[in-house]
Amino acid sequence: MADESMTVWERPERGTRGPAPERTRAQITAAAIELADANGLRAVSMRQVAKQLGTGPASLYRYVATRDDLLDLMADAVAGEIDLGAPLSGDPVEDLAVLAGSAKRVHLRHPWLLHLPSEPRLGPNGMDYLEHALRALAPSSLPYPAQMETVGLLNGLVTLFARTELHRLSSPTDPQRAHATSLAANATEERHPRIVAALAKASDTDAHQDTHALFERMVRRVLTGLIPG
Amino acid sequence: MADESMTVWERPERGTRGPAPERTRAQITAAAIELADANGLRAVSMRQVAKQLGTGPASLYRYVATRDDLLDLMADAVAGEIDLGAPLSGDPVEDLAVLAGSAKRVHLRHPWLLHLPSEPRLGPNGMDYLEHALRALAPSSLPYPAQMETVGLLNGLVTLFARTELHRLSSPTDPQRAHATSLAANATEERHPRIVAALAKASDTDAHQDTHALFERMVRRVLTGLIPG
DNA sequence: CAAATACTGCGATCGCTGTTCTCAGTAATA
DNA sequence: TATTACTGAGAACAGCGATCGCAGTATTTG
Repeated sequence: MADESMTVWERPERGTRGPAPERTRAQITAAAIELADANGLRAVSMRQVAKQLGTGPASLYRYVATRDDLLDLMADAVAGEIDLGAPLSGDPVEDLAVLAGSAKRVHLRHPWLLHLPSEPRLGPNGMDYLEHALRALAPSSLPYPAQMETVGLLNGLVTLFARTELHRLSSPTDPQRAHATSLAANATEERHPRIVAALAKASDTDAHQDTHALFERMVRRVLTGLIPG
Repeated sequence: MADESMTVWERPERGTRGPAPERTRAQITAAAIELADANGLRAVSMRQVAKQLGTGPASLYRYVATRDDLLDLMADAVAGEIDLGAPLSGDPVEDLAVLAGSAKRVHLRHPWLLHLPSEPRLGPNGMDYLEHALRALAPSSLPYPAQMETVGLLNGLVTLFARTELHRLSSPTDPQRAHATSLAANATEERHPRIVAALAKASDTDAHQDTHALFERMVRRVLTGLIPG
């Protein structure tokens, strides 16, 4: 009756009555993450995950109500890879910048995070992450709602930069060249002079190479603007 | 031979030889957008689009090589709804803020834009948008790569705020209450004291109500930080 | 101890998806 | 007129998420 729109984590992992399950949610999640890391989110189908575990698709539904549940589990599992161990300095900008760096690293390690069909519901690890971010923000005089919004914007920056860095990684030698040429092909000289110009210049310079440094600078600048001194 | 990784727009809409096509890409795109606006991206299947047009799924492949092509067409079509008509003031921050506002309005009108499986390749309208943004940035002394990155970040802010505004719209009377309660349910009092506190305060105050105003403030602040005076 | 109960594994199957094959029909070209 | 290049669309294929039903098993209850 109340099992609609419940997160995975609110449902018990196993009942108390029958035979012990042969697998755990953690195992299934690990298998799914392995598939996603190797072959993308497309490869995370109930059938392929089941095959990876040596069972049938139907069996997985004993552990997970829907595929989206599995995706939630995956997202929360890798959220656990974000390093929350570093001691807080008391400077919200600095502490959040460090946190964002760690979060971005996780995104680079698991590119499929950017392709999730919907914002994953946050599980235990996600909650720990949020709590940590709020703790870092505590020294500021921001009201609670603004704190939440700040964390949201920080996450947005993380995904934004992770996206561009991954995009840049995928065009190996000359970054953006593939994309640039396809852009240039359709940019009309007279209709889009600035795009053409920007692309021409972009292939000359490499000032835009170190996107991570840009990320660090950007995050600090944005946070500084948002958090009262 | 060269028809792989080509955008839809590089392929001719029709050949020169046979009978005239009974439909146009624009018609198909319009039908798909109608479906997406009404029932979400899920409803945009080749079958349902075909049914909407009174034909079979296979016929659509005369107009479009793949479903992703259709999604590109949809994205570019609504990109055309972004207002580029307002004259530029010469102040990049102001002009880009106005542009971002219009872009966000389009996102609110077509929520499925946020759920596209991958960044859409930009077509004619997307190019016009980019060109317009670059023109607004022209008075600044930013180098070209930084201009591109600024536009990228602006787009990120647009999608970020569109997401939160849409999320807020979906929980009607007491914004965020549904989300908040499900959050609170799993937030452990001793493990996540700040989340609990933030949620408690959040239901009292309504300082966070006008997200659009927050958006405008935020965009201007971020842009001001990025664009040299 | 035995009966009832609540669970697990999973083959079979449903309805749906994107996409391709194939072929009849049509219009422009040679 | 013959050739060529196109269009429409029914049929079909592989893969998808999800459900049903049943055999088997461990725990609880009488």
